[in-house]
Amino acid sequence: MAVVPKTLPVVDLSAPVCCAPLASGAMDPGDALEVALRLKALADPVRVQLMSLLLAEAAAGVCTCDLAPALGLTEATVSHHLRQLREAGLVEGTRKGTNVFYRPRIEALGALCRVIDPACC
Amino acid sequence: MAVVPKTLPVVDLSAPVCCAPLASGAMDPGDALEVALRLKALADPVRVQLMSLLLAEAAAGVCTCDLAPALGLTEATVSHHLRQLREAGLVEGTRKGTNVFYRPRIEALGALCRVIDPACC
DNA sequence: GGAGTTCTTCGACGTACGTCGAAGGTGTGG
DNA sequence: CCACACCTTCGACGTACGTCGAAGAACTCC
Repeated sequence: MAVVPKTLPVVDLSAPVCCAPLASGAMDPGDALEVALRLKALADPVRVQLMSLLLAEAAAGVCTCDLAPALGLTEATVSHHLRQLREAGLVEGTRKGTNVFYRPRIEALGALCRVIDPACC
Repeated sequence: MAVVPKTLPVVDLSAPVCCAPLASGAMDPGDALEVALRLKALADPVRVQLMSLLLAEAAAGVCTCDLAPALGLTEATVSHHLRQLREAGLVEGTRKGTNVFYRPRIEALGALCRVIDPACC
């Protein structure tokens, strides 16, 4: 029997998370994975700062070249973090000429929050 | 010049997180670290399931030996995850005889949620 | 088309994480 | 004190992650 290396499953996270809140009883493993993957996308100091910067300019959007110096990191690193956030559905980027403007996806962040919140609902 | 290995700073997370919400503008790196560390504690499918199980029995508490079979993991692994949650202040355990009963710290979870929520406040 | 800017991808490096079996507490009851 | 149950710690294993420099893509303007 072939021994497959145990790697993380790939899951589509483009839509806001949608499942019963944590506090409403035992959560099934699939939902737990969905929640955990989105949390993991946010569970990094750089990405938390990124989200706060993007939320502050939610209307205009911010480009990589402005974010990199604000965080003291290379553009390659910032691009990597933005990708994590984008794949988790927490952020979206739109091209305008040579620039890509990133904006937070507020519904997605709100949905994640509602699942976690022990008071909400 | 000595090259110090770059390791993660150790931070006390026993009290519920307390800082301005993400959406209120650029967050400073220290606060971002505090938030990220707490999120990281929750950013694992097993720990999300653990929290949901504990929230379902918040009054009574649940012991490691009941959690391990419910998750299909060894007690060593569950103990490890509970430790992560405890160090993040999201859970607390009290000994009763040979058992340790774990309970969620609802205020801590709520505080984390309020920092993340783009709608809250 | 060519030079220049912005952004992403690739490869490599060190560190951190999840899991287990085995060993080490901690407490209960004969 | 000894046997037993529960829980945690330790050591080891493979995988995942954050960071960078360098190379590649996408686009603009001359």
